[in-house]
Amino acid sequence: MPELPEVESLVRGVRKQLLGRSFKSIKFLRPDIREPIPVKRIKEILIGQKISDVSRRGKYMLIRTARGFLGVHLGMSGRFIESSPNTEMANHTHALFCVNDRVEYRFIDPRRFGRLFSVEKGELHSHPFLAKLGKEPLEDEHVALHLYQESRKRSQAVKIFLMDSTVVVGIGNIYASEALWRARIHPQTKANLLSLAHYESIASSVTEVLREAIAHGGTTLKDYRDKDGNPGYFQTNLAVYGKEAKPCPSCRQMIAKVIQSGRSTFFCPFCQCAK
DNA sequence: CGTGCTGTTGCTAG
DNA sequence: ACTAGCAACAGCAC
Repeated sequence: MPELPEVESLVRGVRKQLLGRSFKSIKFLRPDIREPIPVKRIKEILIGQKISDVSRRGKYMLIRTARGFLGVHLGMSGRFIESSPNTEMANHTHALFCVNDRVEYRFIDPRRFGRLFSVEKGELHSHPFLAKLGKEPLEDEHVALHLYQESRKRSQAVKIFLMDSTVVVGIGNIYASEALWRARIHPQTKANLLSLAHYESIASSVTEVLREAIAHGGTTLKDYRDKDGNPGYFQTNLAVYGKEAKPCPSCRQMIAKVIQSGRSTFFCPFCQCAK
């Protein structure tokens, strides 16, 4: 379920642990996950090289050395876990990043929707996976205006629009529903019918829910874990996601579920009636 | 034991 | 040009 708050929580933990250290060896247990892994280049970039930064762009984690970056995407079920080398190997462990004889990081991803890739120095804005990413909701300025402008030509539902990573990054199925509930906007409203004021409300709801989720270590429905293998705790604070037929925390009416582009959307038909 | 869901992303067909 | 649908995969609830 990794959306922005989950990746941010992971990145913070990994950064704390790995900054200034380096990988002694790397082992790939299969040559591909979602696509072939650039094994040779990743080793060249990382092995013996001091880690100078661990950061996040959208839902991608980036581990930097003087030679370039390792890119990590968790897909739907990925984990990047700090382990002891003698811990039993979990099923679907695809790569081992060894720090020393006591500590290694394991990339585990049953569904193999994740990715491991290399990014060259200076390629941060041109790498195929990173080039088309939209604004960072927690860091960039004028997100509301950007959403408003981008929405002018789009008649798709606002929930789908919010999940479009070429517009704004980090918002997946859970936080899209949650943010629209907070903004009291119906998820099926066409994006181009909303005003700048609506997008100001949406942008602040997005910021708010993402920040709160990060403060709780993210949301764990099933698979997400931080680097220590611990789940997040924000799921107990979800207002609408997964709450079909449960009472709306605001008005006590029943939460509804609809399918948009094949994915479940949850909302309160009474609070979010503007459509 | 099928069938239909599940957190993502990018390609394709319309 | 935009958008809905699907594929990639494993696991689990029903």
